[in-house]
Amino acid sequence: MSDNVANFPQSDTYDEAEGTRGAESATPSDVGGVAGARLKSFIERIERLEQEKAALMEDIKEVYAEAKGTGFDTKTMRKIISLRKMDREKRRESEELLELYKSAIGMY
Amino acid sequence: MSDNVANFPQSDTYDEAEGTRGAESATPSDVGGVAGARLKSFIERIERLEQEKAALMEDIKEVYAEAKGTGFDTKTMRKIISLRKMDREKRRESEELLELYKSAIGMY
Amino acid sequence: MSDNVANFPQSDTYDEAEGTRGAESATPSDVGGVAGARLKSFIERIERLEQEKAALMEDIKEVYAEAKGTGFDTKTMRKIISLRKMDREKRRESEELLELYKSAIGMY
Amino acid sequence: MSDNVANFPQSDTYDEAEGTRGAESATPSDVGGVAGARLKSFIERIERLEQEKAALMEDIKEVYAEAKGTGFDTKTMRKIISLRKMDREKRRESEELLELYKSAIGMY
DNA sequence: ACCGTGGTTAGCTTTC
DNA sequence: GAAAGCTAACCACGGT
Repeated sequence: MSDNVANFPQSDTYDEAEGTRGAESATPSDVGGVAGARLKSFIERIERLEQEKAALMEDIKEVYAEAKGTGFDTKTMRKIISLRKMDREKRRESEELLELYKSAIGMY
Repeated sequence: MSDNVANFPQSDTYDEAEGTRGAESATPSDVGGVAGARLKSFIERIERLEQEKAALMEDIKEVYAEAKGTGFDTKTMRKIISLRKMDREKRRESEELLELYKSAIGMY
Repeated sequence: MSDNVANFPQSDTYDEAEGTRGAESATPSDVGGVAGARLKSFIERIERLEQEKAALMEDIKEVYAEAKGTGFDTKTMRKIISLRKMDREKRRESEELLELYKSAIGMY
Repeated sequence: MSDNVANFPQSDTYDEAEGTRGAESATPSDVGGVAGARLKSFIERIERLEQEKAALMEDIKEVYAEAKGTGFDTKTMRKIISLRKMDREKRRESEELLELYKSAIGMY
């Protein structure tokens, strides 16, 4: 952050009492007042999503394991998946290029 | 596998003809007979999961963006999240170490 | 570089003879003229450093082996070392976070 | 470790009293008596070596940076280095194979 | 002797 | 354009 003074924003509508906050053990939700609450909320949302992501990665590992148990070589599989992904991306990029061309010649 | 024999397991009951392969567009579902079908299935499961993962990553980015729009500094947020994660990991690892010690001294 | 033009820079002052190059077995040091020589030099520096790194890794392995020979459990050792490293990192990150906070509230 | 009771070895010459254990601040150098001291020593040796390794990695990064500053594309460089490494390994493996052949036919 | 696991590293993406 | 965080491939070790 070069000069950003705003990484802990003052709530603009900061006129409410912050009284009724309960225990909340270890999260400093009032150091910044309502902003602290918002921050906490954002962080928890992210952590929740990252948990889900981790679970998904776990699932993927399990599929690989199962495939391996069936006799497939995971390294080969990874290579295939990677290649397919490249195909898709390449196709996508080609399509974007096509769109560009079309718009360039007025074909909307 | 010494040198990648069997990374494409032959179905043991491999007596069908694979003759009718025509277009072969992108999914070689019969080159290896039934094994090919299984492989395809595995790969599609993985690709599906990776799609979900990508969506989740997108969501995370959006939350960061929203937070940023609210005035928070994402760098700070990331650092906080990273620290919280480290806390969790450290706790977990410490427990594992303790287990290790216990087993080492015969405390089952 | 948008699409890798110039990943093999022409020396701008390209007027010297490249004559006196000796044997140099397999490194094409004149395909790009003097640039080739520079590239070769960079690459060899890196390879040298990587050699040293590999040697160090070897040393580490040996220490583990010696410790194991003395009766210590390497898994435990690794965990301890990992925890200590986490400690250091956490401390460092906490300090960075503090800095971030300070700059946020204008405490230069 | 299944049944390894020896991950914290008793020093063979374990006849000293460990009585004076006092502070034990952060380095438990006497919880296991002399073994603790040995363990600490091993760990510090490893940490030292890892420090050196990290420094070396830093150096490598710097060389890449310098090369980049000179106009080279680091991605290309990495590829070259990787290829050269593969060459070396391949050659080494070929030589091992040759050794094998030689020993097989009694050419010691 | 092999497999599985965890750690490591390099490359990519995104940020500033 | 540089720096950092993230991700995914790689490798080596320990366990079975």
